[in-house]
Amino acid sequence: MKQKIEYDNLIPINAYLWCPKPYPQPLHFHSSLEIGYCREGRGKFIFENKLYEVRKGDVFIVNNTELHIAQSAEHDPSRYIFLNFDPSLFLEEDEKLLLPFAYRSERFENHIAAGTPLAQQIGVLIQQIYEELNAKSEGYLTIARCKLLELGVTLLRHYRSGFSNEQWVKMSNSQREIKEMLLFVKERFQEPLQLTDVAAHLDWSTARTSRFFKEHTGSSFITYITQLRISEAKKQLVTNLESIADISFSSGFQSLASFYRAFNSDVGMSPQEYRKQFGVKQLF
DNA sequence: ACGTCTATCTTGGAAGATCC
DNA sequence: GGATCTTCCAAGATAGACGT
Repeated sequence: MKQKIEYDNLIPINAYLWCPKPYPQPLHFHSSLEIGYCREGRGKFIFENKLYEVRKGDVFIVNNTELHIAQSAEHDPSRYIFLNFDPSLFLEEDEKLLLPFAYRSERFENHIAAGTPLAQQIGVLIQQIYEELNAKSEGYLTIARCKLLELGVTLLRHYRSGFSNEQWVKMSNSQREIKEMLLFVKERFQEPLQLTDVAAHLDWSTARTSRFFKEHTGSSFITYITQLRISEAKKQLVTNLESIADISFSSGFQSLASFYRAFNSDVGMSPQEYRKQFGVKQLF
């Protein structure tokens, strides 16, 4: 089951406390990356084909493709701080920060054991990000973003130590291709962009591009670009008074039928209702 | 890891209904 | 009466199975 993540902050990052249920729940995944820090209690962390016993101080890394769920022990419930954030936060800073989350790497690790210096370091950073995002003092988003990047670098340095220079160069190149692909899409989503255009840009076959896209973003090309277009349309609906048809086309949709279909299925209401609820007139 | 093939899914245009 | 929204369907795009 794919879970939809809404971010509570102006940058795409959430930090929240979570106490998993003491009985089995369905596995889920989401397009955000996730890091969970167990502050107390015991339990299990379940992935598709892996199961970890959890104790206080454990850290779990979850990428945007893997099905997972946490479960508490019956008489000693586990309590976590979870961070959810959009991969773009790392991608825009340094694409290599995403490597420790790359599932296809043979060194991908879900679990960082309690008591290790790495788990302790990450635990402190997660706690600080959580406190910043909750206190909302002046400049809290900047601090939260910086601490998240620090967390990313900490993971990256640990991860880097396990590779030869040759392996590392190869992986870094692959990461650069992902960045190039996503930036190409981000710059052109308001045009009638198709998968074949991205493939032509990279000089790849469409099948290869399609696979690569899904593998690295967790979404298909069409889902990814539709999300960008809907976000753009939402932004325009609440900030200007252009007709819905104009907004649809300037967001990158090629027909009104596609726009209404996509908007309704993603947002759960019509564009007009959305504008009524969150639009400019409501703000003044 | 990558290309080819193809079943399935999605889109865009048209027509029409509904809303304001 | 214009703007918004839905439905239908042919055409085109995409994802995944399969082969190398």
